[in-house]
Amino acid sequence: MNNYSKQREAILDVMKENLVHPTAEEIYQLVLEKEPQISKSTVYRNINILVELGEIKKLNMTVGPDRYDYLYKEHSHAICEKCGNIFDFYYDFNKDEISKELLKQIGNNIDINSITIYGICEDCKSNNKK
Amino acid sequence: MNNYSKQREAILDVMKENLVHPTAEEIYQLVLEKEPQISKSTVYRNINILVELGEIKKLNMTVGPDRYDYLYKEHSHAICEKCGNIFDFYYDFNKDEISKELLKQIGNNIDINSITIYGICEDCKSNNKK
DNA sequence: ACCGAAATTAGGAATAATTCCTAATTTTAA
DNA sequence: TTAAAATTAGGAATTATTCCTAATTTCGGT
Repeated sequence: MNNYSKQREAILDVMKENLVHPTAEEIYQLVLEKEPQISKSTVYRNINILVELGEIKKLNMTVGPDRYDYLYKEHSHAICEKCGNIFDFYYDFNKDEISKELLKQIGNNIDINSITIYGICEDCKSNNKK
Repeated sequence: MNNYSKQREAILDVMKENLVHPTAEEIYQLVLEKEPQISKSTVYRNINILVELGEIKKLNMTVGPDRYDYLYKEHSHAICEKCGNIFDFYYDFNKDEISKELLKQIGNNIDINSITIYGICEDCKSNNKK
C-alpha cells in the first residue's frame, strides 16, 4: 500500500475540513462532493489505511457507528455514552506515570496513543428520557 | 423493564464468573450452558439492560466486536488498538480536576464514568506483523 | 515517454454484529 | 386468582463493514 490516489487525498481533505468526528457514512457523503464516482468500499479501505498511517484516529463509540477524527493537534476526547456526543479537550495526563503504573500492574509496556473519558453529558442527565 | 427473569440472572452470573471481557457472542455461548433454550436476541437485550442498569460496562473496541465487563470493582482499562487485548488496571485519575477542566473547555458538566487508555501493547510493537 | 508490475478503484456480493418483530410464556401486584 | 405488563424464543431485518473481481491508475526502471 501507499501509492498516491486522488480518492485517498480527497478523504484526507474532507477530514481536515470537517473536524466534527464524522462516521464512515458521513465521510462518504462528504467525499462524494469532490469525487462523485467514489465507492463506499474505497472510502472504508482508505479510512483504515489513514488510521494505520496515524493520520486520523478511530473513535470507539458506545452508541452508533464508529467515528473518525483528524489529528491536527494532540487532544483527548470525552464521549457521552448515552447520546454519543464527542467533546474535544486538552488535558495534560501524566502519560509517563500511567505507563509506569501499567507496566507494574499488568507487566506490559504499552505505548499510550490516547486517553478517552466516557460519561454522561449534562443534557442526557437532565432530559432523563432514555 | 425490570421484571425478574432467570435468563437475565444467568447472564449476570456468567459475567460475574468470567471476568475476561467477553463479547456478546461469547456471553451467549457461556449462558447456553446454564439456559440451553436462551436465544441470542434475549442475550443482546439483557446485556443492554444490564449496561443501562450500570451492572456491567460496555468496552468500546477499535478492533472486533464490543466487549463487556462486570463492574466488581472500579478500575480502568488499557486497550491495544492492534490486537484488541484489554488490560485491567487501577489508577487514581483526578476526576474532579478533569471534570473542572471539561466544564471550562467545553462548557459541559460531564459525569465521568470511566477513563480508557488506547495504545499499542508490547507484543504488537515487536511482532511488527500487521 | 514506454512498459510491465504493483497498487488502487468501482460496484456489488458477502459477512458480521446487532436490533426488531410477533405470538407465546412468565412475572407481578392487586 | 387473574389481568396487565414484561419477557421470551426464534427468526427476519437492518446496519456496518469487509471481501471479491475485473478494469484502471500509479510507479520505477529503462
